[in-house]
Amino acid sequence: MKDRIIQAATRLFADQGFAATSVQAIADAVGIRKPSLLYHFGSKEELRQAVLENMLLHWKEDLPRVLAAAQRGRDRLNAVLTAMIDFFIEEPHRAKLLVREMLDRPDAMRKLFRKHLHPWTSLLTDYIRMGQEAGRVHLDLDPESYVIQVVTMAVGTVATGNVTAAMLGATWAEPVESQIKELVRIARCALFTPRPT
Amino acid sequence: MKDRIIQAATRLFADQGFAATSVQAIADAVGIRKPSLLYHFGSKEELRQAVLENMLLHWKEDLPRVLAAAQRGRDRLNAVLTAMIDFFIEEPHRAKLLVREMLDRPDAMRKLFRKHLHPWTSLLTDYIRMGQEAGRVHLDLDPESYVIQVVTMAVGTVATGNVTAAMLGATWAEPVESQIKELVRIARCALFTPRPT
DNA sequence: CCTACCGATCGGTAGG
DNA sequence: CCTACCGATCGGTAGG
Repeated sequence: MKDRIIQAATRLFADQGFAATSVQAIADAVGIRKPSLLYHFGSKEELRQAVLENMLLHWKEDLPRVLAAAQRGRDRLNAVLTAMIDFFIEEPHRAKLLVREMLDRPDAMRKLFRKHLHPWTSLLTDYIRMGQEAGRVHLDLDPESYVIQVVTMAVGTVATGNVTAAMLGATWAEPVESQIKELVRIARCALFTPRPT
Repeated sequence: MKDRIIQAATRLFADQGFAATSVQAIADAVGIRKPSLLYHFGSKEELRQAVLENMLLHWKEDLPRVLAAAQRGRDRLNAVLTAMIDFFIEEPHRAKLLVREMLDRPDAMRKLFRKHLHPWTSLLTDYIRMGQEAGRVHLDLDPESYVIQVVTMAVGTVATGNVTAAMLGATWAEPVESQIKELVRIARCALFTPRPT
């Protein structure tokens, strides 16, 4: 039951935001009464915390798979990128929720990131630095900032992709694919030095 | 007075979100009573609309300046990019508010983008296509998606930059500058073909 | 997991 | 621009 509540809350928090979602609405979505929900979680804030921890849990489960995606040089980037994007695409609520939480509680999220994500991004930046020494990666690239920018692009594309697409005059909702293809091209192009011919 | 209300509301909507901001809180920030505020705007929703239109107004005023920033080839990108980023940096509320609105009301924002922004982005994509014909810009680049991705990076960096910085283990709040520098490098690197030596 | 109920706050109106 | 006030909904508790 706790799981069903968390899933319903995740969806509603992601779509409408925390403040705009009433405990009543979550209870309705689950099919129980409001006090029953509050028996499981005590307070709305406690539920928010549970939703967030649940997301981070999936994250820590999937991250190793993402980072171990490929083995060699240039292919590894493609694998890591597509795995990361797939992670958000298959459950777009995650990207929306993440962005909302970063806007609503920047301090709390900062601490959370430093604790749970820093170890993993370090792996990436170390790997990029190795590429720089080997001459495969641009020397004027700042590994930390590069990783942040690529993640920002990926999360932003999934969270607000359907909307930004309208800047180009698109009427429908799914030109996100071409955006992702271009995102991968940009990330690759900005990382690797031109291949020697 | 209407202006003061709009400014207070902009700040609060950006920081806390629309649903989490009470009309009372806005009235307090302005220094008037709640019914006085509602005399000027009629409803909270009406105020939201006014805040949004006010932002788009500044946008349309500044966009020409941004796009006319530079004249020649490779320098133009730098000028446009930094102008756009400065536009958000000098008033970070704008970036936050924009992202929040895209999450809260994707359909409304889609229409709004298509109406007000599409003409301007068309200028950029046309210019990029010219660069492709001249051989200065990568041929496998998709102009529309490229522009979206760069804007996504810029807005995302300003709106959530202080938070993402923590992914790298940063403790303080202002390594955003290095992120922007890297963003410009990425955008430039992914756009132009390597210079002939 | 439910029914019944609480004080506080919400957006908004009446009337001047 | 104010005071006074409205019904509805909010998150949460008592008690079983």
